[in-house]
Amino acid sequence: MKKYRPQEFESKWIKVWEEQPDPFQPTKEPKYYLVELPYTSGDLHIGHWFTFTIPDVLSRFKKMQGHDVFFPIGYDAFGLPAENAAMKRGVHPRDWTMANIETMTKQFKTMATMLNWEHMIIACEPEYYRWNQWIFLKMYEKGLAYRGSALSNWCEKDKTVLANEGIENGKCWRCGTEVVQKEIEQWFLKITDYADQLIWPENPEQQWPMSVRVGQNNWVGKSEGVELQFEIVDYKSPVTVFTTALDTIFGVTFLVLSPEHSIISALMDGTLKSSEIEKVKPYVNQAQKKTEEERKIGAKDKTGVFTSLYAVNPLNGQKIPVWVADYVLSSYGTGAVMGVPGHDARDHEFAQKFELPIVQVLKPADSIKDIKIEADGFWDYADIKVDYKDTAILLNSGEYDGLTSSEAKKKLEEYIQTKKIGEIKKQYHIHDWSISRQRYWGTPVPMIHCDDCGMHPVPEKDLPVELPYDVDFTPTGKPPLATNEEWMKVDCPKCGKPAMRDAETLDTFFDSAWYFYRYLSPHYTEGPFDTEEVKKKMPVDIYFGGSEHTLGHTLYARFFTKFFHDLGLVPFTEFADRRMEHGVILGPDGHRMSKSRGNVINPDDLVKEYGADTVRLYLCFMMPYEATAPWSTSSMQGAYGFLRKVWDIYTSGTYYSDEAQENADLVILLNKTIQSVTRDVDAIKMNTAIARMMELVNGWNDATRKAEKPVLSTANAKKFLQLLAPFAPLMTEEIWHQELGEKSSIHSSIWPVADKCKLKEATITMPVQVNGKMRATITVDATDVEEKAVVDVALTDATVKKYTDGKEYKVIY
RNA sequence: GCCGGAGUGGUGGAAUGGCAGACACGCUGGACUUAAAAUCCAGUGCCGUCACUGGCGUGUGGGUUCGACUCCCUCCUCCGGCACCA
Repeated sequence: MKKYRPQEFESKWIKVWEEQPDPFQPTKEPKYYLVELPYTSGDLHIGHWFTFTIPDVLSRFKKMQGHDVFFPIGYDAFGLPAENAAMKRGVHPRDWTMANIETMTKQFKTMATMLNWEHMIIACEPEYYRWNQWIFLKMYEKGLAYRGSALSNWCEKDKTVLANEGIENGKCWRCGTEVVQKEIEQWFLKITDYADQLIWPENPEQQWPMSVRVGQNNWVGKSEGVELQFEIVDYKSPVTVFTTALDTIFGVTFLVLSPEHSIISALMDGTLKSSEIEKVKPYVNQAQKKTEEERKIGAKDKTGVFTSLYAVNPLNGQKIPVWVADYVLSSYGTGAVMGVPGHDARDHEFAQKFELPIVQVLKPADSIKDIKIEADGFWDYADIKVDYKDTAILLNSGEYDGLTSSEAKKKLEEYIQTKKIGEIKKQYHIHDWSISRQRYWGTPVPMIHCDDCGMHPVPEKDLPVELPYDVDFTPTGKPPLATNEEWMKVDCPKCGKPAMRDAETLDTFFDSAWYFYRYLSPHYTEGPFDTEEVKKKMPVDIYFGGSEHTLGHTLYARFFTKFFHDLGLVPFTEFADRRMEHGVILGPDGHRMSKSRGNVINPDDLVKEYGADTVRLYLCFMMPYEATAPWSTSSMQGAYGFLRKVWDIYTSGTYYSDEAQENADLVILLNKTIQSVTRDVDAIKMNTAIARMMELVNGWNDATRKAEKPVLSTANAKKFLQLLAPFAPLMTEEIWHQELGEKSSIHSSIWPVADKCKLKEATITMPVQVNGKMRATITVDATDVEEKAVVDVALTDATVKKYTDGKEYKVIY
């Protein structure tokens, strides 16, 4: 008997598989399994192993079942971290990224996956990003890519927009300059055009987790309401307000504008006079320094100042004061809110703090007897507690008496439309996707700016616009690409005069929004992807990945697919039939792994010591794919022990033979194991599948020891090895060849099917409950399971008798 | 605050209306060994018992049911996400 030494054969098989073409002939439908495009961060960590091993097991399993499995791999290679790392170490971002790809590829190959390297894509190669540019131009053509402006985190010294992560205590993470909010011109994608389509229906055909669907729907954040004009006293332009609760219009006691509102700008630059300008100015200046994050944190404590302006309620002509406050966001709705403190908690807080009148439209008559009421309403917004004694006034008009809230809303909507003081509007929380970055390491925006005739797209024949290698990508106050003056110069495609390239690059989420199409035909030159291949293999059967991409990546990917659908490139509107979000492997101390904590588990060391099969098996066994739990090397040794036991079984020569007198119970257990492993792997419950196999090995061990001779036929012994093959592909391959004398790969063999005749045991053990409490177990013949017979047996059981004798009982079988 | 998810032994977890704790880790005892490691065997939710029978037990309190970890309601805790969304 040989000792289990994975180091002696693991690398051999990895090499053999790499060199040999796949002899397997698929007979069933194609399957496309996908894991999110890994980022080229440096090293492969245990999390990568976890996220890729489980899909690999599924892939191997489906392949053995005869499917044509496509399980590709590639790299998300553009992005800020490469630039930052490069700056820190003085390496070029491209060289840094390529070195990482090389390292990671080497590490990936030690995992013994069936990943398809032939279809690999690397997002920073012109062959790939040329099609980013192509898609961008298509979107530009359709009006979906446009130049606009939005408030952004801005560093005045570096002259650059900062991501939220790039702000530390309100200051630029690089130079410490205070970050301000500034309107910045940038490229946008009009994802809002697809807002309605991105909302998941109640019962979609796709199996995406409820949490993801709800999260995305909330993010799209559709709400229906009206936009309403409030005239400003002694000023020409009115203020437009969005509300979903038009029926509370009679409860409006003030108007609040965001600090960025155009009326406030007019006050600031003196176009509009205000007697309160000395208070307004510092407030607005200070509000501009706050990030959205800070506004959120300070949200509970309302701030604001009176502008000295008054507005007119379009429904009842009441004059109300206009305030400015940073709890009103310019990024949602119209940046102006009608204050209804009687029915909105935030307005209520604001009114209380600044002693503004609070009015409720609703009057449950008996609760406010001391107030003179002109009409009984039916509005029900009872969650606001109002101190009526001090503040309640009644503005209701008799016209809306007796109506419910929604009836009143409808009537009011008709009224404002005929009077042309407002219109029905849908509002979305989601805003257009800002895709330009003043950065180097990304896809160049394929546009040309001509001083004479304006902005033009780069003609398709001139794609790709290649990213130049030589630029100064350290922050100098202008975009890195602009530092390469030669590269910037280009002839205007319209007038032919000297013009300039666009110096910005695309957000890396653009790259990853469509990569799964490119996998199918990574070198295709006629378009971004081969539509025939798409028809064959898409949509993706299961898309594995992390929950951090719920509101970013997967939403963008869905948007791109819907856009491709509209272009007629793909015949469906959702790219993935099923989504599975993995959990996290924590450090042994129960905290997230991080270099600073020193709790990082290195997979390379584990592979060296225990072999890839052990690491794979444990990753499958330690928890369900969706769970989060700490790593435990000692628990992993249990997986190693299991594999060693299996190894011993197959190499000792005493556990199975061609002429074995088979143990009938063991054969039944084997067939049950085949059944449950098949079911569990299919349902991606790898942990329980392995538990079932462990039970079989224990049973096999016991039976062999008792009989002191082989108890299973070689044919059956092969079946068990096949069940284990997707989990421990290397050891099973070694045994398959060396011990069982097979010539072709175990991974090309046909997945075993349970023998239905060998699933039933001769006797069945049944629990007996009396009054729902377990009292005994009885054993009955498997052929005699009629109710009467079983109950008779149960009633003769001594323990059961004790509880039933002399008592009335009902029999439930 | 809102939304989503989860609370089961010392630990990871299993059971989705019918024997709670499968399978592992850890721990305890034993075998082997000069010894240790490795390996093997036995035990391992709590209480009680020589032992069997028994009682209790799935975050809390209640409900539905012959029967609840599982379904319904209340509350608590933890994790993840977020948008003061007008």
